[in-house]
Amino acid sequence: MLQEKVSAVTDGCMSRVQDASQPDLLSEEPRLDLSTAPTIPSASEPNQNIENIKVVLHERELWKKFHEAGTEMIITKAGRRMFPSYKNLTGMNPKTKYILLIDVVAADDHRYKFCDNKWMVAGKAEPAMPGRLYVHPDSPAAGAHWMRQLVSFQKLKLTNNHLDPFGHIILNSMHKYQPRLHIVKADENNAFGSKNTAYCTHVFQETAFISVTSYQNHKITQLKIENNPFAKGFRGSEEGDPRVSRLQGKEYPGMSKNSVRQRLISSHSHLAGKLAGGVLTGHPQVLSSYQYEAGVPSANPDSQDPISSHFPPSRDPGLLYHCFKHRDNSRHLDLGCKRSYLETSSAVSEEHYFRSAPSYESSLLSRSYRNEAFSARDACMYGGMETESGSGAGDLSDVNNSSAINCNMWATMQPYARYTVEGVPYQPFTAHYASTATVTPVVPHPASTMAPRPQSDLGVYNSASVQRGLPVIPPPSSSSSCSPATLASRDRSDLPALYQSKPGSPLRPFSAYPPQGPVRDPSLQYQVGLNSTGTHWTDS
DNA sequence: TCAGCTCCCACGTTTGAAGCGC
DNA sequence: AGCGCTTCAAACGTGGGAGCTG
Repeated sequence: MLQEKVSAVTDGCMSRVQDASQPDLLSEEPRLDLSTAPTIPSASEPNQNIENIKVVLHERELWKKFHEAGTEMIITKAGRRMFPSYKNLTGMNPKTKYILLIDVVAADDHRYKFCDNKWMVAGKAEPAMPGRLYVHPDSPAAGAHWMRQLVSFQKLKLTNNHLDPFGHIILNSMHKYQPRLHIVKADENNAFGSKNTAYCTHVFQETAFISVTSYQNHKITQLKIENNPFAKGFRGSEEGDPRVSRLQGKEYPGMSKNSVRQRLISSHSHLAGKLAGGVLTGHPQVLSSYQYEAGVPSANPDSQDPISSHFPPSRDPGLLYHCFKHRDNSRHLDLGCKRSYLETSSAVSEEHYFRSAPSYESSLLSRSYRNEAFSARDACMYGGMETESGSGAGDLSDVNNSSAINCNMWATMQPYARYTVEGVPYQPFTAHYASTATVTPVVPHPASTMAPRPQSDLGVYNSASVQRGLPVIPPPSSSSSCSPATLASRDRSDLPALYQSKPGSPLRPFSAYPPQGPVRDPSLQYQVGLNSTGTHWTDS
């Protein structure tokens, strides 16, 4: 079923797609095996297909809890960590070197606002921030290293500072984002940018979130407080609301906790309105009916994607399998809420907006691959930089010829990867944000787990088969996509694009980069050569 | 007027240096 | 001198609230 549809919207590069039915996703063992579909073997390592890598989302159940409530992530100027952190377990060839990196792409082109206890579309998204990648500080490392313990991305930080110098991932507030994990084979024998470049992209839908500068949904606040060790200070004792303790101890030293609580509830009546149904109790269980707040069921109560209840569908479900540009603004709800940004966004023609939103593409980037001597453990960030010249990111051949990018190079990563299946409204904006060949189909598969480690809380996913072409709607759980070991340069344009050999340069996997200039500390930041001019806009 | 943002605060966790004993 | 353990303080991360801004 899904397979057929997936195939229908992808080009002929996908060798095989596993069917991932929803029951599998919700099975007792929440794991997905996206493997089982060995495709085009790597020329260098014919038996070590990167698409066989299994990726596990650590603390998946916790992620699901947040997802069900509509995950929010705080972004600050100084940068804020994600919580839950993004951890993964991968099954790899022990001897092969891999680079693990994460990027965060816009999930759609909308700006949101929290209104009536739900996330509503509030207008068009602001121009995306420069695309940055968070490269795991251990990268590159052999598969044995990655499999030895949990691979944690907990130091990844999110910021809304457009001029952030620390290499944090820059996001816009009140926008919806989707983190993606990329695994790039970095073996010395596998030249980046060569036709042997192999990579995998894993998308865990439950890690999607809306960036905020302060929490909007009290349920999310409570979940964070209850689960984030750093927020223990806000946990209530047995007596309840942690704020009571604080206020009672300081602001209201002479007031009983009950009195303080009353005062709090009174002063937070606006919250009470939002949080009808006992949200203020702080007990997630009590909030289970949250999505039906005010007696208004979510847009898609039967959706298998819980987040859809909170992230309103931005697309007509009927267009799920359309990969063509769709500019339906009619869904921008006017719910009596302040329609901020709608007017401002209208100042620019939509066409212009779409075409000039290069940041939606994670873009080309170059980075020095650390050789063995380069052992810094700080996260390496890849900064996005819009390039004024050059062809589209999707045309890597042109990139190769660009003198402006004189180093190994990443190609673009498409934003708005689709994360849905039929009936699941959590859809990315449109394939048209992606450049012509930068749409990585995301293909779900039934799962199996990795044997070595306990995975009671892990969802296991394996790399899907090779795909190129139009975005594919994965199941609500997660998805992954892999490049074949062999990629045409054009098709590599949507790689996490780590390294790109210069033409004629046989193998420069970890060439020194930046070619000159100091490495920024603490993070190693690299500019991303980003180009949107090659973006292919098509109208259905 | 108000939604969103920034700054500052108190609190808890993490981390690493220092001290101590064997 | 080396090792392991404990202690402690600084650094870090957290959400909340006040105030500012557009």
